[in-house]
Amino acid sequence: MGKPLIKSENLDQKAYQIIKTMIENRELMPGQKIPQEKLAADLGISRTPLISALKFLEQEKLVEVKPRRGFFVRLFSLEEMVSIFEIREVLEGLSARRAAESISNGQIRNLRTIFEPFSDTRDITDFQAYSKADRKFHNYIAHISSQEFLRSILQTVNLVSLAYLYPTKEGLIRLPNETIGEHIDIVEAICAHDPQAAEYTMRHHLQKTSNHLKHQINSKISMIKEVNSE
Amino acid sequence: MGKPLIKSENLDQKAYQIIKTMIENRELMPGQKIPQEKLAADLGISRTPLISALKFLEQEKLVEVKPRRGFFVRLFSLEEMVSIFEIREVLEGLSARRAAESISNGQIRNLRTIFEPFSDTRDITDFQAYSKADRKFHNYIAHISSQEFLRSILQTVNLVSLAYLYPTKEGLIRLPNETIGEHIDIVEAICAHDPQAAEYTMRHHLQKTSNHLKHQINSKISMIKEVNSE
DNA sequence: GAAATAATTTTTGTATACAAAATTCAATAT
DNA sequence: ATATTGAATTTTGTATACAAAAATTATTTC
Repeated sequence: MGKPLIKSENLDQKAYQIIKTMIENRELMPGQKIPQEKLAADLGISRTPLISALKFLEQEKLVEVKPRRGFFVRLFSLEEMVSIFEIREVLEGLSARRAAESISNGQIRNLRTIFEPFSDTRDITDFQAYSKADRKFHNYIAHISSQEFLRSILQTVNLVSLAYLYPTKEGLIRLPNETIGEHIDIVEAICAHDPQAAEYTMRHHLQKTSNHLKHQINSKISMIKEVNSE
Repeated sequence: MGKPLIKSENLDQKAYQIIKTMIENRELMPGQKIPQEKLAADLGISRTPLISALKFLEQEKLVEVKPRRGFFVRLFSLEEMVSIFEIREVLEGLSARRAAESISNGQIRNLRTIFEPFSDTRDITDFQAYSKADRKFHNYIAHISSQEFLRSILQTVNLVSLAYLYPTKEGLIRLPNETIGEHIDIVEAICAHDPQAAEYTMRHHLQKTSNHLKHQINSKISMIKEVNSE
């Protein structure tokens, strides 16, 4: 501890990347307070660029500030998760449309590679690997969607990351066998340079996911009602 | 100059609001460098909270950083303006849908008030007042769209403000007589609690605006080609 | 021993300090 | 006069300092 992990300039941007990864990897747990002095020391920087990095993460909703209390890793409710998927639905729909318009042959090969390990089998057992491929998939489409500005918006509103931050409990995430077909449909629509189909399949995919979450919320509420009426 | 316009705590948030207004009002002009020392002195604060405020505005795309050069008021190209309207199309479409679902009777009255001064006449001459009402309209719909999280995303990606930052040249902005009907349609759909119609009319409205901009770009390009072939 | 209060330590929010880089401006050469 | 070089000035990026607030611990009171 205390070794300077970072060099000298743009320390805030570098700290931002590291902290973001720490949150995504759950080295910093949702709800947890972020110890400024200690984290700065660990990164080998002062509080000034650290706070700057945390401000960035605040706007990306990965972190929240409680005035005079400090920074905390953001914790999402089920309702907020539904919101995230609803917003992803429209933004990534647009993103997929643009991707279909501008994708290059090299990018087509890359895109097809992502779900290749899973396309053969009907039974996907390695959930971790599949989840990782899923994230890579959504981020890659954002990456190839031509418009620089749309890309930067999708980065600022880093919804793909947020979507994976909710504690993964039983039944909340849809199973690979259920989503793999949708993923393949999106890949094929984009690779066929079909903007309309790309947007439609992407929206359909994310709509199903948010509907799934809504259903979970409803069954949760009815469970609470049952308990209360006893 | 030099009077402390701000009190004592959360100076960054307060500076953020002031600077944002300054940019929107063109007291700070697009492309202009932001003089940190001077602006901090004018606001009666130090550079620390000022930089914090500028970082916020950077993520809202109102400001951009050139490393080792400083902060500059963001300047948008026509292409970027098209992107902004395309993203607004999908996000504000969602926003209008949610607004239609949750709008209260009081909010209905407020929403109807915004374009009241213009609904009678067929000839709207006060462009400034109309433009102001337009912004208020879009911001208000974002405000009433139930979901707190969607609201905060729309705030972070402050597209409504960005949409008005492009230097308003001849023919770039559609005329009030052309848009007032679309605005009224959106108002009526939301007030009728019709989510589908609300989303459709909003998307239609913003799509027409981005198409208008695309057309401007194309005629610009053909003009350049003509000049080059001479 | 639990609750209330006081003393101590830690942390936050902001200001200031300072080296390194960028800019400005003057001096010199072409 | 214009271009080039070099010193002086300004500005950036980061560290450090410090008062005020919050959290923690110790102390007293009932």
